[in-house]
Order: sequence, then structure tokens, then C-alpha cells
Amino acid sequence: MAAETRTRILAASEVLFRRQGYAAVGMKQIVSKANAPFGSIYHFFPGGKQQLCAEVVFAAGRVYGELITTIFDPADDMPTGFRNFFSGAAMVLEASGYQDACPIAVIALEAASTNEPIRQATHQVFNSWVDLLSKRLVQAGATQTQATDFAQFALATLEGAFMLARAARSTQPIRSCGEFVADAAGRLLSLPVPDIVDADRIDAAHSHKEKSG
Amino acid sequence: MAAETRTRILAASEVLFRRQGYAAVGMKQIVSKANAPFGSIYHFFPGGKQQLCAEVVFAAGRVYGELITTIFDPADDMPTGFRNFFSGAAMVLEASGYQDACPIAVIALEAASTNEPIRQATHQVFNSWVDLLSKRLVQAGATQTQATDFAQFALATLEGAFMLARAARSTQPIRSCGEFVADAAGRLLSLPVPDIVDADRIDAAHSHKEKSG
DNA sequence: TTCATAATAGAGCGATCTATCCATTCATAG
DNA sequence: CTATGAATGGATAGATCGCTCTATTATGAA
Repeated sequence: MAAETRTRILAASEVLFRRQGYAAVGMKQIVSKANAPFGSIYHFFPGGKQQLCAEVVFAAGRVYGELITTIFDPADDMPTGFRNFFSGAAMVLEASGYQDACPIAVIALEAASTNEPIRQATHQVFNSWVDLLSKRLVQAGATQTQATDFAQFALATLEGAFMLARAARSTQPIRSCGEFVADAAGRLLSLPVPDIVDADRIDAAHSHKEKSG
Repeated sequence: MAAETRTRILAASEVLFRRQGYAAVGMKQIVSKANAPFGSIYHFFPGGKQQLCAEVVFAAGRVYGELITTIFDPADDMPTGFRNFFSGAAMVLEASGYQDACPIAVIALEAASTNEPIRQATHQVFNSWVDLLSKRLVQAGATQTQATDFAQFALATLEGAFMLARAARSTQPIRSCGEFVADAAGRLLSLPVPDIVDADRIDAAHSHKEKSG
């Protein structure tokens, strides 16, 4: 009966933070949803709301990291993996009444400028997801740089699609964006970019830096 | 001295909601930042915090709609416009200490499941931005469907890039994602997709609907 | 059994929240 | 000038916030 309470508190917090964000969730609301005594929340999380939120972020990071494996492992290729990931996310979102999208997105935006420890936690989790995806892209033939950039792009597009989908109460943005990402993945992996284009990119980046610095 | 107070309250709210979200901002904090008397906030916004936030959302929608015009009008082509939009956003974000990204993103995520009027407001504003972009894409040669889908994809990627950039305190995700969007825009507009590929897409979409419906 | 510790249960603190209310001041129209 | 309504300046209500504190109960080792 002991550690289960801690788990219930964590699970309830995960749901509430995901749906409402950080500031809008109260400690009493958490213990109420968790069917836990109020005293237990500070017994198990002496760091208070901030510690609780940080643990939720890291836990969600692990769970969704495993989800990447679950979805991409059986996929025939990376584009199919991306397509399935986006359409799976769309199904979950719709089934939850447009509540359950990314578990840390609201937290990340809220905390970015106001809560440094939580900002760092979300940053670490985003990075871990990018790493997991980019390893698979490297295995599928991309260079390390290509893979990291593309994984980040795919994650960003998914997060933005979640935002538009929840605002619209429609899964259409997620499915549509999934197509764009899947197509781009197909091009990245099947058509290595000619050297001349890469050189142009590098020149452009350099001239940017010369201007700003 | 009259209507200026209302404007100051609106401007201060815009900054605070953008950086901290909805729930974390207090009415006292707003009047303090606006150098306005507390009584005035309910005089000008009898609907309270919710009305204030909704007006902020719509006002930001107009301002950023004009920004789209400002950035894309002088650009030689749509890919350049997207590139400039993303890199301009990166500069603003960095200059503000990674505080000022999308003015309604945090609000949209927070309100999506808890505040229906504000959810609808963010939905309308997102749609208005997609419309503005898609009109330009149609003018550049895309079909209406292509244009709407691509504009939505570009906006989603920007919003997600903002999220990753604020969490990382780096503009790299925005610049990198801007390249992906610009490249995709170039492909959309310069290489009309062969009919056979379009047919494949339509078939795939139909089979999707047959499965889910 | 005995004893220490883990966990539960909740009262209550000071602060803050949104919002209401009212007295006062100001600008302006007649 | 007076009269009127807009705007200001705050006190305050009533609820809730995160969190602390103490008391009690359950658990497991010696």
C-alpha cells in the first residue's frame, strides 16, 4: 500500500499536467484524482510541486521513448514509421476527447521562461527523443547531422500539429503533417543530396554568421 | 488618458500571457505591469480575465497577420519568405531572452481542454494565419488543397520549433526547421508532382478512410 | 512484544487568486 | 457654472493556492 500511493500520485499528476499545464493544476486536485491523502504528496515529493512535475516529465520521457521503439520497430521503413507515429497520435488524441497529446508540451511552454529546473527537464526529454529518432535515421542511411536535424524537425512538426489539432478539435492537422514528414523522410533516405547543394547550404550558413557576428 | 489605459492593459497582458501562459498570470500582475489602476481592468474588460485573454488572442492574430505580409511581400519567392520568417522569428526569440515566441501558443495549449471560448479564439487565429499563407501559395502556383495543407504544415513546424527552441534556449531548431519548410515549399511550387504520384496519394487517403470509417 | 519508521489524515498558515463594490476624481456637454 | 458618466484608486470578499505542521495509524525488524 506504500509505494503504490506514490505511483498513483505520479500518474494523476501526469494526466493533469498534460491536459492543463503546470500553473493551473493544484496539489489538492492531484491528491483528489489520485485518491491519495494530502500528507502523502509531501511525504513522497518533499520538493513539492516542482519536484513532482520534474518527475512527471522524466517519466513521460521514458514512456514515450519506449513508444518510439514500439512504433518504429515493426515499420518496414522510416517513412512508414513516421506515418504510423503521427496517425497513432491522432487516434489517441481523438479517443481522449482532444486532451491527450504530448505529455510535456504544455509544461515545456509554460516553464520555458519561468521555471529553470523544469525547463531543463523538458529540454533533456526532447533531446532524448531526438536522439532515439536520429539513431534510427542513421541506421537507415542518413549522416549524423542529417539525422539529428531531421529528427528535430519531425518532433517539432508533431508538437505543432498537436497544438493546431487541439485548438481545432480535429485530427486533420496531425495526419496531414504526418504525410509531409513521411515524404521528407523518404526523400532524405532515398535521394542523397548532391554535393553542390550541400556546399550552398554551408555558404549560406557562413554568410548568416558573418552578418550577425 | 482614457482609452490609452485600455491599450496599456492589453499590451501588458499580451506580453505576460505570451511568456507565462494563462493560469500563471494574475490580474494584479497585469495592472502593475501596465501602470494602470486595478479598477480599470474590470471597467474596460467586464468579462474579466477571459475576455482580456480573448482580446489579446485576436489582437495578436491581427499583428502577426500583418507580419506575414511584411515578411513575404518583399521576398523573391515563397521559400525565401519562409526562410526569412523563421530566421526573423529566431532573432526575435533570442533578442528577448528566449521569451517572445508565438503570442498565443501557450494560451492555445493551456486552454484547449479547459476554456472553450479561448480555445475557439486560438483556433480562429490559427486558421486566419493558415489562410493568409495559403493565399500566397495559391498565387505562387499551388492548388487550394496543396496550399492549405502546406500552410498548416509550415505553421505547425514553426510552433513546434518555437517549443524546442525555448526549451533548449537555442535558435538552432528554428533555423533548421526553417530550412526544411523552405525546401519543401520549393519542391511544392517548382516541381508539380506527377499525376501517378497524386493518384497514389488519393488511393492511400481513401484506404485510410475505409479503415477508420 | 517492543520500538522505530513509513505512511496516512487533515487542520491550518500566510499569501494570492478573481472579482465585486464603492467613493472619488476627471473630462466634457449643456 | 452644474450635471453626468467615464475612469480611477482601493478595500474587501470569498475562495483557493502551495506548503507546514502535528497527530495518528500501519508496518516490519529485533
